[in-house]
Amino acid sequence: MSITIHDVAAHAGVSIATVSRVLNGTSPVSEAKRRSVLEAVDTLGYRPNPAARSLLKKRTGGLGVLLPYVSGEFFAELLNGLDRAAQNHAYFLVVSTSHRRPTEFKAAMRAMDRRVDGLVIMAPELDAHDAESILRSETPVAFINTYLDGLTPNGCVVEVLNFENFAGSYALTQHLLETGHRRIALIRGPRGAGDARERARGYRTAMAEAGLLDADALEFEGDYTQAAGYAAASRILETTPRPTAIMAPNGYCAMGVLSALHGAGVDVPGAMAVTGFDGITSARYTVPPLTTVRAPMRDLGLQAIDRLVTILHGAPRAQALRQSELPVSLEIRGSTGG
Amino acid sequence: MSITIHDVAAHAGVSIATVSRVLNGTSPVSEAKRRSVLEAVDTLGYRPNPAARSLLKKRTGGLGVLLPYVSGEFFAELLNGLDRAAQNHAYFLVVSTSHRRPTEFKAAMRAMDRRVDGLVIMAPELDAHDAESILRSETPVAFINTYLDGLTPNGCVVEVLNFENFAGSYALTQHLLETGHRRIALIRGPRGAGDARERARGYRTAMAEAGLLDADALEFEGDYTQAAGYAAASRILETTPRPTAIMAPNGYCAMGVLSALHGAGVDVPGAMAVTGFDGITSARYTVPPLTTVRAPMRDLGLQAIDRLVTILHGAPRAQALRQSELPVSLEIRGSTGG
DNA sequence: CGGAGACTTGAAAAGGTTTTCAGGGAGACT
DNA sequence: AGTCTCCCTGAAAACCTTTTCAAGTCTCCG
Repeated sequence: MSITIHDVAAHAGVSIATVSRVLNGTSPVSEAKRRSVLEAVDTLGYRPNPAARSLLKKRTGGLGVLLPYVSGEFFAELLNGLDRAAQNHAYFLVVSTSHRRPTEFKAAMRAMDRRVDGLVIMAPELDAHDAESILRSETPVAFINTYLDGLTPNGCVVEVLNFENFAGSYALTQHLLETGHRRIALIRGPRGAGDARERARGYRTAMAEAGLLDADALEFEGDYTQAAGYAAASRILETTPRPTAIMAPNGYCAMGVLSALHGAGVDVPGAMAVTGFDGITSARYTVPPLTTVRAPMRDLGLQAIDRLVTILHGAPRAQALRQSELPVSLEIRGSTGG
Repeated sequence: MSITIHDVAAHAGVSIATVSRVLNGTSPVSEAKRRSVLEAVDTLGYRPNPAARSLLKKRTGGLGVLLPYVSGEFFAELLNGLDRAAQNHAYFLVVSTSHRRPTEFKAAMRAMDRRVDGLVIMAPELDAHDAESILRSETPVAFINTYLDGLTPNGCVVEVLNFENFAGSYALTQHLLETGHRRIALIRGPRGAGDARERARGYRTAMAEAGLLDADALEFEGDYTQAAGYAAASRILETTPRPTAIMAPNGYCAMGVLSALHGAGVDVPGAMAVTGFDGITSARYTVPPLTTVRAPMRDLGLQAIDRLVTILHGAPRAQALRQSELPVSLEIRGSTGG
């Protein structure tokens, strides 16, 4: 049985209303009572019961995070940003992963219902239609790394935040073209993932503009894992004429590529250039160091939370849907001859 | 204003008590009422209010996770295990990071107080004394990756779970000795971290047993980052006589070492063998692939949650403190000539 | 046919807080 | 001195559920 507000009130010789007022600063209290309440709180070690509080105020002080999965540095860095921002605003974070399909999302959102005041959702494989079928509650939601083209603003989704995936990939392809490459292979990200689709589009656009129309033949299946990079690189090496550059959809995949090339005795960047996308720390330490687009994963988390908190603190919400793209930058290193 | 149990009761023509009984299966209800309650719940889309529920039952359905920081694959994999186990048992996860010092832990625990039913804490830099000063509540706590020698069982700490850090490091050193190395350099982990201390101890013990007593001179400062590995490797290369092997305290640090050696044109494993510790996936894809101790990070999370849930489901708790070490295994790859 | 038990059911209390409402006291102004 | 305000304070309601307690119905047995 823990200390309640009644114990504090009794100890301080005041009513529970006064204790509440002192603790929340919600209306003025005489200095004398104020002091004796604070003293009682201190002596007794009183802590308000969060359940009782949120039952009444209909706010929990928590923010939910829904992720498709968690792996590697990308997510670690993202969580870093999320956690930092949440702590700054005195919110706690409820994290749930392993959600890729709409039904799984629905279940997770039911579980979070009224346990959190807002939601950050990363769902690269979700589209606008799925999203609308899921979003029924009035909890504000910030989507990150999710493409929801054609979403009808419904006052619930308050932010859709992505990296400049198209622009980054376009710039990366340009870089390879400028260094003289013509046969540039692309390893695609997971099917259905919007970010991967945008990255592929950047590649295709740059290739087309350079008059290299056989791009299709140079695209290979893959995903965001090292194993996929390894496998794709092995297939690419068997292609004739052999490409002179490989663009991986992210950093981990690029590591798999580098590993396969090393195993096959192919010199990087001499015989094959390699690029990544995301800018995980490890990219600086591969052999050779990886040319990559750097995407600010931490900022992604920070901004999503900040936006959510702004809304929760009462910012107008009706026409509040905002779509933004976080700027990325090119980091040229040894894997493309830098 | 959302749907309450009263709305359901009214719609179904029963009392709220009956609704509660149907939903919780807590006592028998006639089939007719049962059906009409379920139908009402369905039509109205009723969801019990978690705050009201936990106010009464004094259980929240949540588990807290306190981490010193989040970075890289180690933590991603750990979170994977934690989340998976939590979902299995229908608990949600409240995650908080950036806690290294006792005061920060105390603050985080206050924030979690009565918001979760149990706590998983990873605090490699905490000792038994700190821990005892922090643990005041009756919430059960499972420590992972934390060394609390001499902790007096207080019914609150129910598990202390570590890897076989000593044994793993000992085996790794043995492996290098057996491959003919004599001048083996160790990069130490962060000062004050228990796991790093154990790994260093494993190294020293193996070296001493091999009659190589000048070990001290071959230990170098470091931590768990790639940058530290890079820096330490650079210093090691200037040592005369130059060591022929470098043991890094974990995988990321080893990546930094490999990168530095590559930059300096030192052949691995020809001129220098390199080892890691933890078995992140990336270790398979470094150039060359890394010999390492594989530690089951995912299992660490799984077991901590499982244990907590067992206690919460009513397992006896008084003398429940359990100290365990998760077995590790040696994975020999190219970086030591495998 | 009467009574005892077994089942079902509803009313009401409890859980810990915030907030409204009304009352009481003190100070200020006429 | 009387009255009007304003400030401070406490009682009580409200938030939404679970659970206890007691009562009611029904069945079955003697």
